[in-house]
Amino acid sequence: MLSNACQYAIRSILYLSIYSDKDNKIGVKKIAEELETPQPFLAKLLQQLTRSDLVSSTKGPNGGFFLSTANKQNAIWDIVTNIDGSEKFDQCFLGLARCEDKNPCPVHHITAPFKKKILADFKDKTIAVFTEELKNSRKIISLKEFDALQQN
Amino acid sequence: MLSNACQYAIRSILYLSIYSDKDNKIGVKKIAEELETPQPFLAKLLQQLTRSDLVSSTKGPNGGFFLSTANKQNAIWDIVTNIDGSEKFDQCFLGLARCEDKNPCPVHHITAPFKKKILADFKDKTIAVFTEELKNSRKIISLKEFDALQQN
DNA sequence: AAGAAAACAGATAAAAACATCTTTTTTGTA
DNA sequence: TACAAAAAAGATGTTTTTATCTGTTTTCTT
Repeated sequence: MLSNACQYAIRSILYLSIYSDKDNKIGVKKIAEELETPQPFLAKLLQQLTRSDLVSSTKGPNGGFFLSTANKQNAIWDIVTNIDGSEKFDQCFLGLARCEDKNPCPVHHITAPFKKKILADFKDKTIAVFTEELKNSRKIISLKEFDALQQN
Repeated sequence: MLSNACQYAIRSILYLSIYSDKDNKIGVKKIAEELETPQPFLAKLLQQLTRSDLVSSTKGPNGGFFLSTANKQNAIWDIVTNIDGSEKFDQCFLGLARCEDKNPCPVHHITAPFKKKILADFKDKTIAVFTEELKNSRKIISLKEFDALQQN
């Protein structure tokens, strides 16, 4: 449903949303270690996200990646479309070209409500709001094997 | 979530479940046309499914593929594991190695109920039951662009 | 018995996804 | 100003998935 690349991207941005700001930039090396993702691959991804204004960065010593206030006004959906495009996510569970309420695939009635719900979450909430909710949930939320928020 | 191959396989077996039996075998050519899938690729798939006893076949003139009564006692899940393996389907939406109720990813609370529901459907119902429900649903159910059951 | 229809088997090819490597550019700091 | 740290850019490599092609075997029909 989501490519590896897109999963890495979402996790990176949530990570940056929690731990970075313009005064606390984080390098690829650190991010890749924390999220347990392949470093050079993630570097490429972050470059692309930066070009697309979904992430901010500065070069040189003490440089790194961070989310500006503007960056945090984007939605998860913006990441998805930037990396995977919009069609891929919306595809039918069984791969049918035309699968909708009136012409459903055999599992449409199961998948449709789910897709609606997660699309709403991804499209409507900004990264800022999304992250705030995670923090307020008081649950342990993980971006890798263990709790990423607890260290905060 | 499901590979192309697995989607083709599920659709083929549902198709065969509806239209075939030991006295009405269907050739790859026909199946591929009806489901609008690449023919040689589907042929390979059906071979594998046949080797795994998920589908039956006979060679020679008037030969083809069909579902025996025994074949119809399998579940959709058996197809999934045969083609994609069991891990792939069960993966975390964000790709985390360990994502569970106690250590959830940021969208676990949305994805978990969905996965539970569709896994239940896929594991518990036999192909026979699944197909029967489709027929009884009185809805238009599609295995390709248009209604596949209506022709019945 | 001959021929044809169909699945079966194995090899190969093409495309996409995933990942890495090397060099260049920018920029802060000693 | 020289150096080093970090991202940026471009080229390349690997693996997986998807797909096709060619020939073989089985089996029905005439």
